[in-house]
Amino acid sequence: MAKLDFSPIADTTRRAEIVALLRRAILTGQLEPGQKLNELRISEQMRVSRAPLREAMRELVQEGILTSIPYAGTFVIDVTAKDIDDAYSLNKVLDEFAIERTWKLRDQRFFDELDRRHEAVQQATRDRDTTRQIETALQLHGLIHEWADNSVLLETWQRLTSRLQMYFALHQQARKEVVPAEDVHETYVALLKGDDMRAAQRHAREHIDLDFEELLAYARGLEQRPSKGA
Amino acid sequence: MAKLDFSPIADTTRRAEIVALLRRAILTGQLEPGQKLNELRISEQMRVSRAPLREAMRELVQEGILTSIPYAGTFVIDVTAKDIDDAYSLNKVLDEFAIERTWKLRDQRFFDELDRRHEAVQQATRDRDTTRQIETALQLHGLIHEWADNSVLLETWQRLTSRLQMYFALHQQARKEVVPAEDVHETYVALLKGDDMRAAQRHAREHIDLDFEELLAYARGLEQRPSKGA
DNA sequence: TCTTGTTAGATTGTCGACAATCTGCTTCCT
DNA sequence: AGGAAGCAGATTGTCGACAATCTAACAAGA
Repeated sequence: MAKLDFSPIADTTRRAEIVALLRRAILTGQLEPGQKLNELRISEQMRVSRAPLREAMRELVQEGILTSIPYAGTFVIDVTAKDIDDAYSLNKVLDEFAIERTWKLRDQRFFDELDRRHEAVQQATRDRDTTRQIETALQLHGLIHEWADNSVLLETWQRLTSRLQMYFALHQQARKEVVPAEDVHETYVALLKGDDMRAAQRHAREHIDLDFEELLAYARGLEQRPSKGA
Repeated sequence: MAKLDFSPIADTTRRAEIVALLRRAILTGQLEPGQKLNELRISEQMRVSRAPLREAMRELVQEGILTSIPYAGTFVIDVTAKDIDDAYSLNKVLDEFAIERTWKLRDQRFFDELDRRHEAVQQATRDRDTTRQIETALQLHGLIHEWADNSVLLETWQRLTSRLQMYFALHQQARKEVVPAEDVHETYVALLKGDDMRAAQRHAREHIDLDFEELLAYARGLEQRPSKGA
């Protein structure tokens, strides 16, 4: 028999598709923070009954990008400067841990994948596709977490990523069109290929701080005015 | 007007109560790892329809203590030695971070709460109530995460805790009755009250390693035999 | 005018029934 | 006997309707 390993077939439940649709809408900023999700309206738009929709919403609530108040509704989480600060400071710790765990596991496949994802970021940058740029940048960043061979770390990082992606999307959306053209990931990739682990950890921390300040300033601005309802 | 701040009233949805019931059943080991949860049977036992039950199960899936396979069923997660190892190694990192963040925020209220939780552990130990002992020990341990003033950290730690509690419960259940009588938390509490942050961090790490080895050995034993279905 | 009670509308929470899918057994064919 | 096809039962996924709750507007009384 041929040695072909098949990937698992897609989840064919409505619920799974709804989750994907809603997540995308939230992470790309199509659904604004604080906005209420009307079950009837959404279920009609998606041509789906409320049962799978509600189940999907429960998942996203646990995922941390929706919040639910009994008998009042389910809302996109509000983005406060403190949330961003919290997420970032924890992210630094996770990065340091991920690099440490990944370091000894690096091999050719790791480097290849690193290059592949790096290229994807550059492609998105050339295309001026800001949404995809955020997505690919986070995927590049996520490689160390995937490679660290720690399922709990990976899970944790993915949860964090959801929010970070949302923050970035909002940020980009606010100051439309301005794409950071120069490649800030060059050094990061180089260090991950090198021999100095501490240097890689230090860079990850500093690099993160860079984007972070901008984002924080934006979020502080947001907090002045109240969030809009549906 | 009197200066009385009311706490928010309890969630009165069936869903919330179901979540609490199921979580408790899983974390105390009443529901075994790998066991299938039959929706119809459980909903009849609880006198509830399947809709809120299913929503509750989705939440617990995202919480990481249940796992779901479309059209096949929802199961209590399997406990592997690697899972425990992963959870513990990440927990160390989070502890170190939490202590660092908490350190400057410690005040009298912190110390009081620390003592209160420490006393709760000792009480459970005196009562030979192993389940409660695990619960209170984790609550004592969790104070630094609550006090660190980082919502994302707290959330992450709570997710981890769910699983740790489950692991411990299984462990305790396996070697029934053997309660570690001597108080291993004494030093921990003392260090958190002291002036040497690095020492506190070091102790947290070492203390964890202690329980951990035992737990790991137990889990390795488990993996020899297949998990039971419903 | 301010507060309190009432009511109508909208929305969320829950229910019971039906459809889709899986599993194990039986049957039939070679 | 071995294996594929098909059937029956059980279980999960989805639907539409009903019940419980909230919100906001309005009316009544102090």
